Amino acid sequence: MEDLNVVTRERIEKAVEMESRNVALYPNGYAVPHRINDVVGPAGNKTAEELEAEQQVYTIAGRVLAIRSFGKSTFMHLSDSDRKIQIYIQKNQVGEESYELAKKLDIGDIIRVTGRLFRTKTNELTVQVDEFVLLTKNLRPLPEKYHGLKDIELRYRQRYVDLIVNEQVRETFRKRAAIVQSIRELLTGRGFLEVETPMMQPIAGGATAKPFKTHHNALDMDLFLRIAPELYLKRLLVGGFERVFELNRNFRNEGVSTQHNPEFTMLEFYQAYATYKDLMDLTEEIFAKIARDVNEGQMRLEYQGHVIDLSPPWDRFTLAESLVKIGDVPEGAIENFDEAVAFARSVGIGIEKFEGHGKLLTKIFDEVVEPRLIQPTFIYQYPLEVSPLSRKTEGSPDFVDRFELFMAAREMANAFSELNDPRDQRERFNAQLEARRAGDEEAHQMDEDYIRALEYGMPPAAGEGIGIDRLVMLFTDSPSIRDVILFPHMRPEKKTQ
RNA sequence: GGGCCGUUAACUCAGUAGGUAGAGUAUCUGCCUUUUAAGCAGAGAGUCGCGCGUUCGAGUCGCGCACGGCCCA
Repeated sequence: MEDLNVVTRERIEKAVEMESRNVALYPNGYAVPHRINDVVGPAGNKTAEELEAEQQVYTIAGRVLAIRSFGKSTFMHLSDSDRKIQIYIQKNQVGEESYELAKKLDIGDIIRVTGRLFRTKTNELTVQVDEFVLLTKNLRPLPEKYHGLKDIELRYRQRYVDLIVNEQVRETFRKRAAIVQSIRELLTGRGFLEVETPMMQPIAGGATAKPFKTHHNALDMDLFLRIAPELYLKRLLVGGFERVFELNRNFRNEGVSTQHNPEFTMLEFYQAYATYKDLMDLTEEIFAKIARDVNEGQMRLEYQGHVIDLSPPWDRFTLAESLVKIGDVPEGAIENFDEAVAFARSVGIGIEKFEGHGKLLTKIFDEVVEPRLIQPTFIYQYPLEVSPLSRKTEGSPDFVDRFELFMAAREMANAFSELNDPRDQRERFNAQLEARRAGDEEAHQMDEDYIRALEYGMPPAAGEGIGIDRLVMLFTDSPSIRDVILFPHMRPEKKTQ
């Protein structure tokens, strides 16, 4: 109504006129027995003569993406979710009345056609249409056929249009689905049980992040959208499920960037009687399986100009080793807080009052090591201070049995041997409360029920989280997380369309 | 939150020292029965993101705002 676009107005007028001639614009119930794949697959290599001899009749449906019209015949390209095919409508084949309707078809209409296959002069496989029916009338013009839809804002806001015209985008999201399926296959094949735990939680725990807050009216209570499922999954270990995983959304109330969306998809899995070292091996296997399933079996992939080789085994460094060897941090800074502060200042890192030596080391790592980790690399033995849920490293009371996986200069996974001593866990929570009082808004909160669960006994276990969006970015060579999220978060348009 | 950049027809983009807006695609009309960025001839289509200011005059200059992108925190 408010749309002044001439083309849209003309299409609406045309649609009304078609209706007045008893052409249904949005009919229902027309069966479509064949996919375009069913047509192209078997006919792939057949010659014009063989097709002529067969006279096989197909009925397919799809969206009209291109029209090349002559006086008494018309070529179109028809596209369904898999692929496209050329169709050819001739006046003396479909009849005069039908051909008049064919001339009124627009790019963007969805039609069903029935016909036989032939090859054109240029040998293109084409459906010779015997009859066709309009299934859905298009009222808004599609973007230009040559340049497509480029405007990033429009592509995200109107992803449906992006998907219609940009084949590459469809491919990205097919790959995303294949990656998720690949992970499910591997984990369920190894006895992991897929579970669903609360997305709305009274205490947002299991990670270091600011949560979204919401309110339940009937119960009159505030709730938080989860920042991680971790503490619930570990309650399930207590309950006796020894291998569990969850593949679902987390929500973090932080800035958006090419690597952060307020809601994002996380895989978390927990395995009883395993350690974080076991999970390093499992992580390599997960990536290898994904590569087999979605990367044509290749262990090498190209991401934003870098060739990344996923072939195991991957490099493994302790955090301290990586700081010294890769980040050129003086060894003294590892042992001595003051030297660490001095080094941090020299590279422009600020430090908050509530941050200790361990936290500072991870900030230095983020600054000087992470950008250099292009090839898959495990960094392990993290400071206790930044790991309130991890088991302490035996013999090193300030460190924990935890690793993060990096590649393409970003964090891809985070895993640790789980802290299952309820007494230690309570102390860790108390230390976090201390940090919170000192001003750390992201410090973990006390979760009494979680400690109670640990008191019933959680088997020794290891758990890991893998960010699915970043994983998909890697395998689809996408520069922005919004390229792998169908409907990324946007501010509202000022005028509603 | 800060810095830089962008916003012109439905789409992709031009716009020259500030002088009343253009192309291609798409659309409409005519011709055309093997085209494929079909072709030929003609036509219509724009609050130049929004507002205020400078100016005789603003798509163009200044300020503010909105939305988006990239970088930084």
